[in-house]
Amino acid sequence: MAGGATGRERETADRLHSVAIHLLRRVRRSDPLTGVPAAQLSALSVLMGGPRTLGEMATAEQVRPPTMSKLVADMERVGLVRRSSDPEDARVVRLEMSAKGRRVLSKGRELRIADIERLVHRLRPEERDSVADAVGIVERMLHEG
Amino acid sequence: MAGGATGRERETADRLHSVAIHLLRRVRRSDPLTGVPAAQLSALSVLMGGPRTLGEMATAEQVRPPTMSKLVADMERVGLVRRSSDPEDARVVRLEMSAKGRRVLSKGRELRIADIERLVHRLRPEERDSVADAVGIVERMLHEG
DNA sequence: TGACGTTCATTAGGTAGGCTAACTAATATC
DNA sequence: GATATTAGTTAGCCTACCTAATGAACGTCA
Repeated sequence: MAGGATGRERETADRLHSVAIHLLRRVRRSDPLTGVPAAQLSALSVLMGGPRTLGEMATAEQVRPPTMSKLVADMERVGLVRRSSDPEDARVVRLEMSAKGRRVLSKGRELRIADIERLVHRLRPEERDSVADAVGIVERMLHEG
Repeated sequence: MAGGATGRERETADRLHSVAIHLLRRVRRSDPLTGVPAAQLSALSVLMGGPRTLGEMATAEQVRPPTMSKLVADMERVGLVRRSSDPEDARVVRLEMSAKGRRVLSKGRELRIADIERLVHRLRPEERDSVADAVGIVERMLHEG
C-alpha cells in the first residue's frame, strides 16, 4: 500500500459504497405501496427506454434468461407489459410497457424520488450544487469504467 | 409544480437515486466470489458495529423476525456468527461475528470497494475531491432526514 | 403472588425470485 | 441440407421473503 493518496481514494470508495446502500435501503421502504414486487418494478424500469427483447432485459437486470422469462410471464399476466414478436427474427420476444405498467412505474418512482427530494430540499443551496455536481461525475465514472 | 428550483431539486434527487442503483448493481457482480449468499453478507455487515440481538438485526435489514431467524440459523450453521444469551433477558438472542465471519465480510467488502476504488482512481484529483465532499453531504442528509 | 398482557424468537407453511439442466424452435453456416 | 448456434421456455431445485400461530420469558398490578 502506498501513501496517503491511495488511502483517501479507498476511503472515498468505501463511503460512496456505504452511502449508496443507505440511500437505497431508505427509499425501498416505499415500494410496497405500489402493490408490485420489487423485481417487477426494476424490470419494468428497463422498458422505459423503449421496447426490449427478453434477453436484453435479462442482461440489464443481471439475471439469467429463465428468471426473466418467468418474471415477464408474471408481468404480462397482471398487464404490466405487452409481448409481441419480432418480424425479423421469430425467436425473439419483444416486450413493451403497457399503460398500466407506465402508471405503476411512475407511481413507484414518484414515491422514491419524492422521498429523496424532500431530503435534498433541506440542503443549503451550495450543498445541493455540490451533490448535483458529484452525481454527474459518478455517472460518467460508471459509464466509462 | 413551482419554478426552476423545484425542478432542479427533483432532477438531482432522480439522478442521485439512479446513480446509486447503477453503482450497487455494478459492485454486486463480485459478491458470488465470497461463496456466501448476498442476504447473509448484508446481515453480517450489521454485526460490524458489535453484537446485536436478532430483532435489532431484523430491523436494520428491514426484514421480519422470522426471516432473520432463519438467516441467522443458516449463518450459525456455516460458522459466520456465534449465538449467546443475554444474562439480563433470557428471551433475546445475542449474535456476534465469528473470525470466519469477519474474514468473509472483509473479503466481500474488499472486492466491492476495490472495484469502486479503481474507478475513483481514474478521476481527476478535483473530481475526487468533489465526490468525497458530496458523499459527506449525502451521509449527513440521510442521517438527519 | 399469581394472572394477564407484552415482547422476543421460532416453527409451519406459503409465494416470489433466483439458479442449472434440458428442451424446442428458429436462424445461421458451410 | 446437415450441423451448429441462438432465443426463449419448461422442469426442478434452493434461498429469501412473508403471515399466522406458538412458546417462552418478562413486566405489571390487583
